[in-house]
Amino acid sequence: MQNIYKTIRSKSYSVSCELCRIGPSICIPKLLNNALDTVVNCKHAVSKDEIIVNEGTALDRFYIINAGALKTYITVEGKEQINGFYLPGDIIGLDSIHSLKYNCSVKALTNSLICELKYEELMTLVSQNTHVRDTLFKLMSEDIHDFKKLILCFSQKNAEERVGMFIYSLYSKYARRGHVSLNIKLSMSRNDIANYLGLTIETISRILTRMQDLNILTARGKYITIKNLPALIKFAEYHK
Amino acid sequence: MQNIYKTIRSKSYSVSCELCRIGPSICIPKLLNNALDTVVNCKHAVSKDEIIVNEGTALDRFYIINAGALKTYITVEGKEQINGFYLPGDIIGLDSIHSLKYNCSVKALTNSLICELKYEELMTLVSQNTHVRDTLFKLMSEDIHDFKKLILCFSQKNAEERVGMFIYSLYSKYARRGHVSLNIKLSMSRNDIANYLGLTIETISRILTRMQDLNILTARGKYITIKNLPALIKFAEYHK
DNA sequence: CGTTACATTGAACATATTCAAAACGAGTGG
DNA sequence: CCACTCGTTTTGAATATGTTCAATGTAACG
Repeated sequence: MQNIYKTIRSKSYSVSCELCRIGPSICIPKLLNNALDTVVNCKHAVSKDEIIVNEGTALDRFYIINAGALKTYITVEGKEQINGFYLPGDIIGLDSIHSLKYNCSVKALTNSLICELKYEELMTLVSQNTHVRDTLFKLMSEDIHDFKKLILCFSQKNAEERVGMFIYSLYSKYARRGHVSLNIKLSMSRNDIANYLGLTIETISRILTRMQDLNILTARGKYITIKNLPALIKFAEYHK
Repeated sequence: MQNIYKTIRSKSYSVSCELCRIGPSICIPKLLNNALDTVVNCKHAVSKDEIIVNEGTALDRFYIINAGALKTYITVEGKEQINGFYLPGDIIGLDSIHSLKYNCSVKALTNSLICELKYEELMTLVSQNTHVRDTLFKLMSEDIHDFKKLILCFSQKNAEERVGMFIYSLYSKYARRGHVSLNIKLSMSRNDIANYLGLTIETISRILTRMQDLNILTARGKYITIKNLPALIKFAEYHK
């Protein structure tokens, strides 16, 4: 077992609490900084391929990614079906409140740091603090909105547009969290991307080479460099 | 202008307040039955093709469908892109809380009855009533969960599976709201279905005839009769 | 009836998958 | 430092799936 912290520091990007999607005003460590045990699980390290949650587990806490990358998936006929990638600042679990059971499994794609947000504590805060309540409604509403947009993407877009959108969405998610860079390191394999996008790895590969031929980006294994951002956006949006 | 109420009664299905997705315990008319003006807009009639909300309008109320059918859509390069159909018991607007602006337009597919749930009043109730608060969280969480499932459908399913799933989801939505019937009247055109599913009307048509050949259902214009429900489910799920 | 809008069918074409083979790259041992 | 291996990625050719365009059918409504 290697030194997890070192690996994370050297290779991964972490989000500051100010740019976290949760925001510092709802962050458990900041709000409950007198209750030591809740702070303990902040920036908790998990290693690559570690399963953090198994589908069906009781939901007693949400997870917020501080550094690294996670994926969520359900298991269909023995095969894992990825339904989301989560990057620094993202929160996992909001879709499971209604059943109080995690409806998908969560696995670390790379060594990562995650914060935990206890469900009961959050609900107590929601009752006490209007701002926390509104923030949570806003977070959930944003999620619904984002997922509806994603439905549109998947229902309407062809393979090229899906791959283009995927790369661009990674870029913009990092950018929104304060990490503006045209160099992206994919934390997931081509297989994971294909699985998530509903395409084959061969198609992903072919489209990436096509994008290189068009001078939109360069793809060298897991390292992607965007050469022409407007062209990437057009590639992802235009077409039909 | 025809008699709207008559048309609705004769052709459409309405949901009782008990089976509404909102539930009677959070229903504005029931909770605020002393404030007359909030009750006024309950079961308000809208006629076919009427635009109830324009994209970008301030969100001051949610809409709950009591009878009929509505669609939501965004406008992309002048063309309407449908992103949801709403049936009795459904609620519209939860994805717009974060911006307090409706992020899509809402139009009636048929003459319909809709209830209105005022945003401010709901938020006041949320502060006063834990049950209302939890119901709202649950509703939103369910929405996120359902949309995530829909993303999986669209990202993974081919044309046959999409159409199968579409028919089946109509059946089960009606069934969950207490209207169990193998006869479904589509309130939307083939064009709307195609637009929503990201397919062409020709493909929809071909798949419907294929399903008839397989004795899964009969499709006579807008009237669909499911002949073999397990086969329909298999048609929508199996394949890949 | 005849018009109009909507739905179905057919044939040619485009897009993505499948299967097979080759190339690459990180890690291991000589 | 080079050769070897395993797993991943890329490339190629054949096939399947869905679209496009054009023609035909059908149902609702004046």
